[in-house]
Amino acid sequence: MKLKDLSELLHLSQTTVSRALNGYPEVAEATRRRVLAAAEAHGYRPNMRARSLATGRAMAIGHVIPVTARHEMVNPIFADFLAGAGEVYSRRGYDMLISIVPDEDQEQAYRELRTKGSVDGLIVHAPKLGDPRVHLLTEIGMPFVVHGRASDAVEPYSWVDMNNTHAFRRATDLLLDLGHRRIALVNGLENMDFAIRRRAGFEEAFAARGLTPDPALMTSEEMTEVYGHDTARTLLATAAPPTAFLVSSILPAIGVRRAIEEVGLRMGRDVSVITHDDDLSYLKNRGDVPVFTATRSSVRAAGQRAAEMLLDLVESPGSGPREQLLEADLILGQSTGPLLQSVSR
Amino acid sequence: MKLKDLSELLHLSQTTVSRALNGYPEVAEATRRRVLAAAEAHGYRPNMRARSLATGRAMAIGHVIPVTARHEMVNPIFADFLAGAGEVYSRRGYDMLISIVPDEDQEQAYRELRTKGSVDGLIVHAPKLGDPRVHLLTEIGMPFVVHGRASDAVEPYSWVDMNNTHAFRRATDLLLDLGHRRIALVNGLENMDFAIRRRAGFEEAFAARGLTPDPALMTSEEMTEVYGHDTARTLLATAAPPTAFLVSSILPAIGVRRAIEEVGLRMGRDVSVITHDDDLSYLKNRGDVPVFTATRSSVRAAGQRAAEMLLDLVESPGSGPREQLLEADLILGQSTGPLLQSVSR
DNA sequence: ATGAAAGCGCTAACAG
DNA sequence: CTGTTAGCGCTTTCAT
Repeated sequence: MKLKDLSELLHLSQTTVSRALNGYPEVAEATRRRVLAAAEAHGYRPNMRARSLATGRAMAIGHVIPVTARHEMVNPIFADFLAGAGEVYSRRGYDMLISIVPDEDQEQAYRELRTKGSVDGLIVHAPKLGDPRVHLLTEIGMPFVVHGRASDAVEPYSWVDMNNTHAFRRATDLLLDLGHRRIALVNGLENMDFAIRRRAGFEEAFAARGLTPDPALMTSEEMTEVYGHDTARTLLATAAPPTAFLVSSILPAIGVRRAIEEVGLRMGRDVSVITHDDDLSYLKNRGDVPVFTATRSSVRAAGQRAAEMLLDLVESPGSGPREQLLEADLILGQSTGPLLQSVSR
Repeated sequence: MKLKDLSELLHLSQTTVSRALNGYPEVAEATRRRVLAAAEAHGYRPNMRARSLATGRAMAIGHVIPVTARHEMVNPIFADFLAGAGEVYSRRGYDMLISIVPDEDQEQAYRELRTKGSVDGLIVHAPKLGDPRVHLLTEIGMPFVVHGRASDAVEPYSWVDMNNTHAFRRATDLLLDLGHRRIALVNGLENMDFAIRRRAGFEEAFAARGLTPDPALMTSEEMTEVYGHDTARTLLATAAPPTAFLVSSILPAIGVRRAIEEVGLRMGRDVSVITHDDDLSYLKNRGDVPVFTATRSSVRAAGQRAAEMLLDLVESPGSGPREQLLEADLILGQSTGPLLQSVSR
């Protein structure tokens, strides 16, 4: 069922039917009702690529997900962000296009999306120090919103970010309050913007008490399970092992916990682990086990906000860049169980 | 830079330029070289929407990801599958379209994708018992490959699946070999095809030794962290708690481990946990810690295979349905550390 | 308030 | 081998 069929059926021109369907004001109400009814009855759906060709708008937003050559893995956090964004897109009639691209082919991928006309805008994931993408996209005039911040970009740009510094400041404060001093920071790669901010929060908490974290306990790698595992094994085998781990994401946290189990330490009693990007919201109203987390649902909310911001940008190209800093949904507290043990030194 | 510009520049017709670019044989080699050079020089990219409209092919594959209304969460395993599939798509020039859809709106979503002409084919995720999608898609003539199996479908269809029964048979055997008898199965919802097969493998292992698993220890829910946590808390508080947990996926496994920590049991010594859909491949060549896992990279491979199968289907519509059963990359064995403890009863 | 006609950028018969 | 001519299904001037 295409427009032509529908118009012939109704003894109207394609023009009128199109106008009726798209809510143009110059159509008689009676006509509109007839058209809408017929469209509904025959299950008419406009062909998106024809419409796109005619209007010049793709009605699609692109997400370029970098996958690192070394690990061929995707951070599961992306899934939450995409879920949030996807919800907004479908509500507003947009499609979501995902390109899984090897890290080194990124620039190429962006240029292609532009000229192929497949998308109206882009979400930029995982900004790095010296990231060329903000400049590139500004140059080719593609609307975009950065998930995170590209701190050293020269031109203004739109972004949505979690307050990573604050979250890690608070998490570290929690551990320091419990008496921990040898705290391991298992962080992401420090050419990534978020990792730099997380470390800043960590150091800030120490500095506020006139302390300095041991550099040997601050590690930085791609956030895989193996990284968490090997880091924890190594650190726990040293003469002065950490009494607590602050882990940047859920995958390395699994590895850290596994390592602790392997060496026979008791979780919580001998060593404590708290994790960002986990989701413990279910523990919130239990009373017995308040712990630390920045929930994965926060990431979902960020996806929603970023998508809304981008669609606004796409639909009203005049507006300047916008920024939004979101506080993670943190749950902080002392466990009555052995999950977070205080330490006396 | 569009085709017309390019053709005028070269004093050729659009047709010839188009043919040269698309590798049609009837173009003179010299002409082709000229065209290719000019296209390269001016950074010409065909507009995909125009091409699609002309050819009737979208050059895009759709993935409909169900998100359950109750938990608003996306199984992180999807990320791995999508990464595998996405790699194949980009290699073969296809885009990947993701629709995040509330469970109940699925049928609608599929019909829309069809009539909107946004995709050439679909991957069907998370098939259930009595799943209407196989029938629906067959009826509307949309090529598709099921990730998993829709066991009770009447018409033939293409699928790629992991051998879930076998994986769980082997995992259960491992635990039974270690002397465990009270093994908790923390499984997915049993209206999901994969969960049914996993349970079958579990029961098969018991049956092969003339044993019967305790029904009270077999649980079935949506695979969230909270589910794993609460289930483990409940089971561990009973008069006859399990000595081991066999967990269907990584999220509930985190919850199970957390619960074990909370009640003060020692992981591996008091109770053992093994997890499907985790990725311990990094432990494979360590010698010291052979354990159990079905790696997440297996899921990635499944994504690749499904994508390849679907593209073949799309590009040669004649061929009948194909099927592929993949063995998970299992790592099984007794830990020398306390990860998997044997039990004497 | 409605319609005719001209594209959007590309591919695909059909000629030559 | 190359060019001419129609479309693909929809939107959008411009008339009426």
